[in-house]
Amino acid sequence: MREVRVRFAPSPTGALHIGGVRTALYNYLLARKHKGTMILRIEDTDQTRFVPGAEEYIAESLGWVGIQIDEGVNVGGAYHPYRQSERKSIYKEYAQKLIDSGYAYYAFDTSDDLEAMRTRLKVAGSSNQQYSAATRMSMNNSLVLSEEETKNKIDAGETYVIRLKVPAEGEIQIQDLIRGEVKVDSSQIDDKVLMKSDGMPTYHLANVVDDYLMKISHVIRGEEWLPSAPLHVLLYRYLGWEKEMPQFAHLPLLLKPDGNGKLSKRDADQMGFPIFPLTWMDPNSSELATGFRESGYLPEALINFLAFLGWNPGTEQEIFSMDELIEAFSIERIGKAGARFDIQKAQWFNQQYLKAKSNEELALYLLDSLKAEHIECSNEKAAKICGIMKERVTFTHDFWMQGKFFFNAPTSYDEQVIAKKWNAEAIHVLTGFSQEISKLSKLTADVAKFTLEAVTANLGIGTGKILQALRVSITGGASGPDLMMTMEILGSEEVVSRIQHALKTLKKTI
RNA sequence: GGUCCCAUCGUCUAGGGGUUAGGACACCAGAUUUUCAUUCUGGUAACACGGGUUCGAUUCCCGUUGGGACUACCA
Repeated sequence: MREVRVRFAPSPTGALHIGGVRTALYNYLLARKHKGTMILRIEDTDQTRFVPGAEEYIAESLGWVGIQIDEGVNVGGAYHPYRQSERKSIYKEYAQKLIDSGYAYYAFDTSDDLEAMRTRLKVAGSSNQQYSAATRMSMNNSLVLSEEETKNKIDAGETYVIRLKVPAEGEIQIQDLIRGEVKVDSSQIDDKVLMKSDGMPTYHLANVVDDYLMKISHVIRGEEWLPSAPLHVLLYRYLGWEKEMPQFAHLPLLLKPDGNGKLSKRDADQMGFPIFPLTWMDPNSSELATGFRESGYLPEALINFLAFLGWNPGTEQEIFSMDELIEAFSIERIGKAGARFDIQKAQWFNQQYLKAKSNEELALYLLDSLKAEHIECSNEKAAKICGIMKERVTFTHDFWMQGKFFFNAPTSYDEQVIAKKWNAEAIHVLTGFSQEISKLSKLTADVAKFTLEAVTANLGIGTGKILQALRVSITGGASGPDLMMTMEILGSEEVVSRIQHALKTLKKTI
């Protein structure tokens, strides 16, 4: 196999879609697997859709999920520049080459002309309304104009585009690594615009020129590109690069969780899950979209989840680190059918990764939340809290969301528990328990348990019967992590104060 | 409409001419647990349909149906 050089080539028109992250991931896995090179190229040839900040967002997102770029924008490399807008003159050169060799031509048609052509064909009942071999001779281009006329128009400053002269017929085959042989008749392909009237190339020209110049070995991209792949083959052929043409792999699409169609931001919004790796604020609409990171997902979990959407190792192992993915990855094991986006599976992965982390690592997330709330807390205490909570959380922010009571005494109590469990027995036990605890300077989980059992035994009441009441008095809630450990973390003073407060405010309810 | 792609439990998928069609998520039940969660055990659940080929097709071929992508001077 030739040296593996792959590229992820997003267009900076907004936040990076999660499907794009998966495409980047597969490229990256192949590159690393074969000790190749991962390239980041920015396809910013559409000046009208440029969104400030998008390029930075893409780079930051890839960094967050752990996809390292070897070559490209911000990193540099031998084949720079990696921003297509900075390669304008290069494309022009090759477009000219195509014109000179008769594979492309100038077209002066206005958008009205094109519109008229399409409606004319539609009315005539034609099955495809394209600018192609069938129609090009009735349009306004250098094929029908004399050389002289064409030159005059260009010299006069008339705007024009350069179109590819696609043959009237002939089968074009592409060999796709995922789908095998795909054949299309060139009569189905239109005379695609190669150079736009603003002097910028279209995707088709730019990607072929760049992939060739950057010595790309594999083009791994979404299935939406499959229909235009034959066109790209044609370009390689006409440019004389067919031998160096990269291998293609068109990835199955990421589908909506329910129903049908490509996964979109709308679906994500409706169903309440993120679709962008990082939170993104659209500079035009000021609309805010929360990212996976900000929603409490771990990058390792997201990557693991994404890797399995359309690919699998063929074994029964589910949890894969990036290194393990690299080891196990192969294009042959990528599926063909589109994959529904199942956020529940993503949550499960997140839970698995969260549980596997050390308390100290987890504490960082809790400390982050606390900082935002202006609450002071030592690393040790935070780690301890995370330690007893990690079996029950799904997201990084759950430590705070579900553990607020460690920092704020309850201001209200779970009504169901009060109704069922807050009775004379409970009050007796809690009163006695808090008296005993108040004598202690240091409260540990063991001591708390021992003390509680002593008090209940003394009163002849089963410990289990009042435990819920004790929990609600301390946390306000009906469920939570181990109560004894919770009391240890809170400390005797706080425990006593909370029980007293509950006793005082809840007494009247019975 | 045209071109192209796709089709195994609800979801992600393994498998492949002869299998009790396997796993994971989700769901349900039981066990453990001071609560909830975790964990453990068990369970429900799939080869879209119709033709071929074959001794035998879920698997190979064709068609149908269904779904998807593309159909811009966007990528």
